[in-house]
Amino acid sequence: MARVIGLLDMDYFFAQVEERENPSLKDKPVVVCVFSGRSSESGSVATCNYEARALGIRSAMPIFRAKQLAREKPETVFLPVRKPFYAEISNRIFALVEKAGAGVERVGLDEAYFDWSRIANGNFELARQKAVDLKREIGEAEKLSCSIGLGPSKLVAKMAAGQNKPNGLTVVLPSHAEVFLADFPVSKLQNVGPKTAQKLEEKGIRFVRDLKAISLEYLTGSFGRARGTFLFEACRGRDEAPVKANSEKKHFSRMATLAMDTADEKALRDHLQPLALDIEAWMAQRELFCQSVSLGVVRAGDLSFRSKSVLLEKPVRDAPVLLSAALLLAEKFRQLEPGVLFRRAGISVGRFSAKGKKPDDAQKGLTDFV
DNA sequence: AACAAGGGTTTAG
DNA sequence: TCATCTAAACCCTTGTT
Repeated sequence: MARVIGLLDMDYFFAQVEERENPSLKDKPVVVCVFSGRSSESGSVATCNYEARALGIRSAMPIFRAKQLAREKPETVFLPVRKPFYAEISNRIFALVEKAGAGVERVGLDEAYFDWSRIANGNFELARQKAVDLKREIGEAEKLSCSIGLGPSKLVAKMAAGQNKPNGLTVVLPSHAEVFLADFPVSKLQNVGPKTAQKLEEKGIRFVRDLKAISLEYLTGSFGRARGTFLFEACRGRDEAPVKANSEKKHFSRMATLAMDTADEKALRDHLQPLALDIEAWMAQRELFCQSVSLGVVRAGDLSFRSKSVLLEKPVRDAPVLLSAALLLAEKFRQLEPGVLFRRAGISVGRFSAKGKKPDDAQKGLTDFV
């Protein structure tokens, strides 16, 4: 029996929430921004409503660029992102999705896959009706619209959801999956980002259908085993990836933009301290300890990301220990690349466990590994 | 051969 | 001159058992 998989995508989520909270924003361009704090306009666009998109504004665009594009529309509103607030709303919405069936896999705050194979029993008409009901339920409970794609796999559901936005509902039957996918440019296929797309296009592969001419060996050789296999199967309309419940977080990180480019130890300490405290608080709330600590940096100039990590001898939680580890890793960066300046820096922790060592041993354990 | 660690790459929202 | 933040999966290399 064919699976019945859905993908629910909240329409322009952050900006739609802001419109709901402040109806005077309706029919103005609304741009939700991540301000880095370095200057009044430094940062990037998280998301924006359709009025803003009509001006050419897009996610991940520098804020100054979005402001250029909005020059002719002085009513354009730029708002700071409110992640924790959106997260609460997201939790309520996807609780409704869970109530409507089994197996929900959340992807970020605004999307989730769900598996209705059992309740729909292969009946896509039944699934469509359930999707209509779900959309109405979310609309009534939260005054927010979403788009849903239904298909025989996660890939098809995802691509279907993108076909009709906003407030769309698109069903792709199993018998049409392969044909449906064939016409997409490879660059629009899920799992194909800029790097993969460029390599494929250099080989003259522009559409998903063109992929069928490429051997599995070539694809895995060029893109690795996992992605290569995915591409080989996807262009034939096959995707068996299961909708799987979200696992516990494996990493937790905090990164922020420095007030100015630097590699100075003291400046880094001041910058990383609040991040370390944040991470400590997060672990304390969950009664977790971490054993791996990484320092992530973005180099000034080319904005390339670098990281160094260390495995501590015992699980720890205290911010001073995290900070010391991060500063030791920063010293390694300086030795490896003298004169390097950082634009952003942050700490990531992982390898969680429920028990740590005694607090008074913490500092000693850190020096053990050096 | 199997596994672990470290670090970079790619994608995604 | 400008260019966020978080997280997962994966890949490659190196080293150990």
